[in-house]
Amino acid sequence: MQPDISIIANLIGDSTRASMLTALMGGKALTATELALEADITAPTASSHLNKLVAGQLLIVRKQGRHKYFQLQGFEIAELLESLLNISAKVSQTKIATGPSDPRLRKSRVCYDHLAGELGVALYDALAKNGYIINEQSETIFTESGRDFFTSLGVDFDKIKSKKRPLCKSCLDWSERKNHLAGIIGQWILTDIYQQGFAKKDIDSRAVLFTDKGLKHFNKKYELLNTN
Amino acid sequence: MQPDISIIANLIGDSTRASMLTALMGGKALTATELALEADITAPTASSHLNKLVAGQLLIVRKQGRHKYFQLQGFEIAELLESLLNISAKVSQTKIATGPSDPRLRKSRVCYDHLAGELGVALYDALAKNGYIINEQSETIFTESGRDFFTSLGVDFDKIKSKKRPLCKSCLDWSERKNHLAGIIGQWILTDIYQQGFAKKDIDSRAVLFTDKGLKHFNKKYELLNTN
DNA sequence: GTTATGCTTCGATGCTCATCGAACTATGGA
DNA sequence: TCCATAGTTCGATGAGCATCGAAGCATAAC
Repeated sequence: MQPDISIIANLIGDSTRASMLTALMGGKALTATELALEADITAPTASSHLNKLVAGQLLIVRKQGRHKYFQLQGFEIAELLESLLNISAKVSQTKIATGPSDPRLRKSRVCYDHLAGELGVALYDALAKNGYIINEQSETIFTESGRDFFTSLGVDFDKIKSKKRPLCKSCLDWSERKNHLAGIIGQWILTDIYQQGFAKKDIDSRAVLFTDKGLKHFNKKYELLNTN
Repeated sequence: MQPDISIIANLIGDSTRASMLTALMGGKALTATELALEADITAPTASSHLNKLVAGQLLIVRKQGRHKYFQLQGFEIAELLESLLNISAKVSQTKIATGPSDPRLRKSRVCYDHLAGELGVALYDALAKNGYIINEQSETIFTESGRDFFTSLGVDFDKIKSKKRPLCKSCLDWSERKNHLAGIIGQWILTDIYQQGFAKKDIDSRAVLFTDKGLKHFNKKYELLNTN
């Protein structure tokens, strides 16, 4: 027998649960009440939904004191949601103008565990321009010089090698309709951005708030040409 | 605003519609009655579901005489369904033994527009062994010698180049849990298999029925080593 | 201890939607 | 022309499920 895709699709197919999942695309673990607020429902309803999502292995949960932190089960789920976001954006594109209304979201936001938005696209283009990655028809390839470049930044490729996740993956951006960088390297860059203090996480949105100074450093580090 | 993923997910989330969509993963266009039989429902119910799927842009429809032929809207939808199949297989894997019960499906079947199953996996491995493709952590890269090889088989890369779809893409197989080859080249190979008469489409399943002679030719053409 | 907060369980309510039978339209063949 | 087949429309039925209030449990703060 074929696997039954309707079970998982049905879990995502409820608008309340969908908004919870989309909120968790920010990559941060959120508590039950936060998710209830996000989805605009009461606590009992949220509890019921979250139970189903955990049972369906879309979320994992971590108990901490009297709080329960929920997050996406892994990058496969995040990728699934991403492709759903893209297809949904394409479908509804006839009606609504493209992109998020919040200008901060448009500029730079988190896409599960990597950088998206205008800045994410600019980063991707810069890496491609410098020959670190090659964009082969929506497939993204990592070059030797890219390997050298990221090694010089401190990436340990031997450590990474064992993981199942792709090193480097293009991820189509539903606001920009251009590629940005996902995969392990994409994740590494975002982590680095926070560690270096280039930007801070916004408390209740997916926005990535760069400081002026941090943005300059970021542009220099990844050799972005047109600074803005 | 974010795109609402619940609409599309909800369309897939009904078990009846899901079985229709999975049936259409065979790549063939099917009529309304065929799909009704597949999903084990009456004609009116099928009509209602198919309308919704077309309205949601998951399917496209072509009218031919008194028949209506339905097929998946495009490869993006097929890829979405594929990742749903894989995640679903992983989730239910704890309970059920892996893979399809029909041994013919297990051997070689269609996955939208390319070859899957044991033979699909063997093909992928052979191409990798001969250096035509490189499997870089679940990312698949096309090499120069692979380009030469497929050019010698008659693939016109200049023609292909314009298309948005990736040339070459690994697609995780829910029955084998190994990679097989998707993308434009994957599609080309399957088309070639039929055109050369190596195999025939099964009427009412996703099985690809190789003739003995066709299988030998296939093995030789793509340099599969262990013939079986 | 007492009070506040986070989350869950239970039961009741109400809405959405899949389903089918019956009647209808459209196309093709005899 | 008449019949068979493919698909649709309509209305009725019924089941599943999201939702919430109220009450209950668990943890933390005081």
